[in-house]
Amino acid sequence: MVRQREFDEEKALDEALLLFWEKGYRATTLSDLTAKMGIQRPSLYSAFGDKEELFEAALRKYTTQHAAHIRSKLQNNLSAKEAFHTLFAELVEEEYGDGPSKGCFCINTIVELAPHEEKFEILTREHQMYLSVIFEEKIVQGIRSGELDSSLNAKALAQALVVSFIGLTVFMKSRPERSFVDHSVATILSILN
Amino acid sequence: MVRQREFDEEKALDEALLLFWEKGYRATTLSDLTAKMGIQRPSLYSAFGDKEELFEAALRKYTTQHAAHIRSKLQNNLSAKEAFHTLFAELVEEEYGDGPSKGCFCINTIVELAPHEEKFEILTREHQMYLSVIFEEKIVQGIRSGELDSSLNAKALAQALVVSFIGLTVFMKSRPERSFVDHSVATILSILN
DNA sequence: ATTATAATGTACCGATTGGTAAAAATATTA
DNA sequence: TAATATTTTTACCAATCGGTACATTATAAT
Repeated sequence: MVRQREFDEEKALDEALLLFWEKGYRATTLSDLTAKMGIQRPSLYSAFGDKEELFEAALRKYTTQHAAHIRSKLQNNLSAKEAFHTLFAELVEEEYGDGPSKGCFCINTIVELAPHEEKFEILTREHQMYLSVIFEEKIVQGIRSGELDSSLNAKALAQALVVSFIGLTVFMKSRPERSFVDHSVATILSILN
Repeated sequence: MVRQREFDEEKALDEALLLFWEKGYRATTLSDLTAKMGIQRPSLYSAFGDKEELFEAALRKYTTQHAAHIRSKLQNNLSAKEAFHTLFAELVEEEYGDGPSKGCFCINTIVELAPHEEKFEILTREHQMYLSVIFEEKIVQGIRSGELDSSLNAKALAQALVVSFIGLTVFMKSRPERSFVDHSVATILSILN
């Protein structure tokens, strides 16, 4: 019955996601949001709740998409080593390529909000844990296929790679020379040997 | 000549440093600062300039002290492996011990400000570069003493360790199970073998 | 003691913050 | 077409933001 919503909620949420991703929670104002989402303030509140609920919805959408993205990058017919080399190389390429480099929304949230709001501590931790499971599966596959040494500890390796992935993502925000990053990646991935 | 300052500038700066470290730049208000520093607003402005200048002074003090701290941890008579194991173990212990865990002020700033303000991009990058030099010196020492294999690339190793150090610091903010972190550390440090 | 200079405390500024009340507009149902 | 339900628009709110003008207080040199 009655009047229907004029804007596309998913598109509006995507715009909010991009803003929060780029600027963080506190630096993004309601005026920024309504301008970018193309809606008025009361529409935002009726559709998404307050600023924090909108942020949470955006972060959940991001982590879901990000996990799917990483999963699809690893679930191909490449070997484990090739797959991780490609994954890390693309992470670096995203940062040093032409386009804008935004890093990872979830990692930004770990730093900005996780220490002060338990809700985001849990949400971000679970995302990283999920990534480590995806990593581990690929390593197990490599061990089973005989590509990787069977004496390797798949879980510990996956966890180390997740930690390094986070470190790379954060460190690249300070825009170090690319050779620094490339050397780091090569050394980190040598743990697969 | 004339009236002298009633408060201790260094102590006041230390209080500001602790606040910015804990809450970040944007989340720390002038009222927070003056309350914690025990001074009035005009005193803050005349002694430190505006909020951003105060933040920069606090960050510079932090990076100087932090670099000295890491340097002293590595410049002892431990072997390179022992030294890095101790360094990483203490990083973990700080986070999971009893006291409050605040992570690294410089890393927080990489995430919050480096992508939006070149001044902080440079300042934070140079700190990480300096840490990598300190790391490299210890690795070179290990190679020279015969402890580490002479085929190792000291610079690349140091850079990988810095990246992993950052990753650990950030990841622990989401408070994962300690076993996850311990496994990661063990695996990361295996690159020294 | 007087004067010059700087630090302090109070009180305030305009701008912006997140959030909302109320009216106008629109579409569905009866 | 009329009644109803919901969204949108406009306008606004109190609170807080970073920053400052000004009067007061304290100190050092004359």
